[in-house]
Amino acid sequence: MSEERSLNFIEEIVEEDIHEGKHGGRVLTRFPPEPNGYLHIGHAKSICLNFGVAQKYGGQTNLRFDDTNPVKEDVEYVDSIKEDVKWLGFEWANELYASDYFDLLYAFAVNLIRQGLAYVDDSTPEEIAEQKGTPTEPGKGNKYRNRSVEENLRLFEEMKNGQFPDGAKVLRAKIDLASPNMHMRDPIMYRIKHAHHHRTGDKWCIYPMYDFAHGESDAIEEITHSVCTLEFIPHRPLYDWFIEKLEIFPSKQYEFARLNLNYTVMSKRKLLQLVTENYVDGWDDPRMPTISGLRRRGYTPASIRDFCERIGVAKRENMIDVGLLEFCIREDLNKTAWRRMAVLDPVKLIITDYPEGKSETVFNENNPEVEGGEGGREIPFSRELWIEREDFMEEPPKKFFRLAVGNMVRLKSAYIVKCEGFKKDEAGNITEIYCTHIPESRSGNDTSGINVKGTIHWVSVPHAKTAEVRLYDRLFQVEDPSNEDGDFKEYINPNSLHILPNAYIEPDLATAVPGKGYQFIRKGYFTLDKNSTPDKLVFNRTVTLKDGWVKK
RNA sequence: UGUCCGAUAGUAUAAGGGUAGUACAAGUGAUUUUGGUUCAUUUAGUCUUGGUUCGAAUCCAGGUCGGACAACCA
Repeated sequence: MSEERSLNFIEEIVEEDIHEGKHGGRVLTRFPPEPNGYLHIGHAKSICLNFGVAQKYGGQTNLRFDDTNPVKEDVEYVDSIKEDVKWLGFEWANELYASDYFDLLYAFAVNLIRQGLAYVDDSTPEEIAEQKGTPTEPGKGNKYRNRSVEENLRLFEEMKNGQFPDGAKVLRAKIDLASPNMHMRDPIMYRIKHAHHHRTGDKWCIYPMYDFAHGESDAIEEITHSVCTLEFIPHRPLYDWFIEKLEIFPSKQYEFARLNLNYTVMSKRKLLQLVTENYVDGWDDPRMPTISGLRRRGYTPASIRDFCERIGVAKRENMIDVGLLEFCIREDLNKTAWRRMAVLDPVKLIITDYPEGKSETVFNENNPEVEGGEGGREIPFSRELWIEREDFMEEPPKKFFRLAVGNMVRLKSAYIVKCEGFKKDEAGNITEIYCTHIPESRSGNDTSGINVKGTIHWVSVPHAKTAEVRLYDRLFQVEDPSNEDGDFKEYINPNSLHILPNAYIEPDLATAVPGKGYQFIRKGYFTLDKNSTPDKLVFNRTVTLKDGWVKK
């Protein structure tokens, strides 16, 4: 148990509480998404924090759906959230819903009314906003604020019984209309919504607001550390106020800075727009920062957990470079992905001194990063090969280690070849490249004594299979689309998806398994798309390889 | 012009009165049948002004800059 990494401030708080014997040393956290959208990488940070802290200190974590606003929520989202949390590798102690507490919450509200700490207000939303004042001016009360306990009790029950239309009345906490904290100026606790709830159906027509549901749910579950993001700091006095007046379990709220990633957006509202307005192919489009999108893109749970570990947890606003996420997936896949050969932008290479009709096989290990290579496979080799168009240059710059007339390169796992010439069509496109090979240079028993600088990948023409390959780039052209002038969608990268309908892949790739990452040698990491079929293979590029060759 | 939160290399994150460290990014060199990997190495930082102290990134005061807060959203 040598722990080199220093504690983040949340862990410090938890550790201190344990040392002080608070709650008998018990640690219970919760991850509380509203089921109104898919989880994204920002949620992953929260998930890793909440589950991670609990795990570290022998505690547990509840998965609680904050489903207090039926008009925005749906079971589709509940299901996807559960899938994503599980996929990330975490197990919750209890699957819970704020809606499970509606009866209790109603009783809590009645309790506050009895104490003279809540009242029914008939004002319109506009009137309430108007009476609330501004951050620099105090608000003022209205006549409803002085209703008797009996009247409030009666009206609140009538609200519950459906005797009023939506918006006719609200229940408000009676706190302080002059508070410098806007959230303490008689916040709304309940509103009327004659809406069908995905769990409680039509039982209720009044629903609690976040502020009157979240802390209370924490208390009901006896959550010891309720961790949320910075924007809830001003809510904390209210969180504490309800708990104090209700005399319920004293859960405490702590806030950390949410994750911001450059070249993307992270708000559910914006992500929903991208989906509904068809800028992307659903919530799990591989360009989306959603967990499901990253999964479809080929990210692994371990790489995302590693990322969340590396970015740290603090209270200052941050903007993380997406390059760090890419580093994490490269590091993971470098150690685990099997190497395969695929030619994305093909041009034909003919070995003129290799017999027509002949073929042989060459061996390539699955993973050179692992002792023993995790086995390997035989790859068919023949006179005609597909190679990458960019691996040949008619007029090469200096330090170009690939093919050019007169140059020699190694064909990965096979022979060294020397370029003798090429053919162009009328339009000036190179159509064929001619080489001779050095028979003694065969990989494994090379007796040629020749050393070449470059090694290129290839696929045998008669043995090649085809696949569609999808290359992805960042979804936005600017680092922080939400902070630019105008609509964020104006900054969408028009070239974020590049489809290669006809790439050539080595035969073994026909057996590719969904969910498994492959390294296409020299090209990057790829994974099978969920819509791939044996008849039409589709690969998504997860990330390119790091490219140390800077062209000028 | 209210209340609250924050400020450490390019980006993040440590150092809790006593040597400013780590990761990513960037540069250089070596290794390499992937211009990948790996290894070595370099560059680069405490917002500001005062105070307390033998000693301050750390404690105190003022300033500056950034952010949050006035949905019947969460």
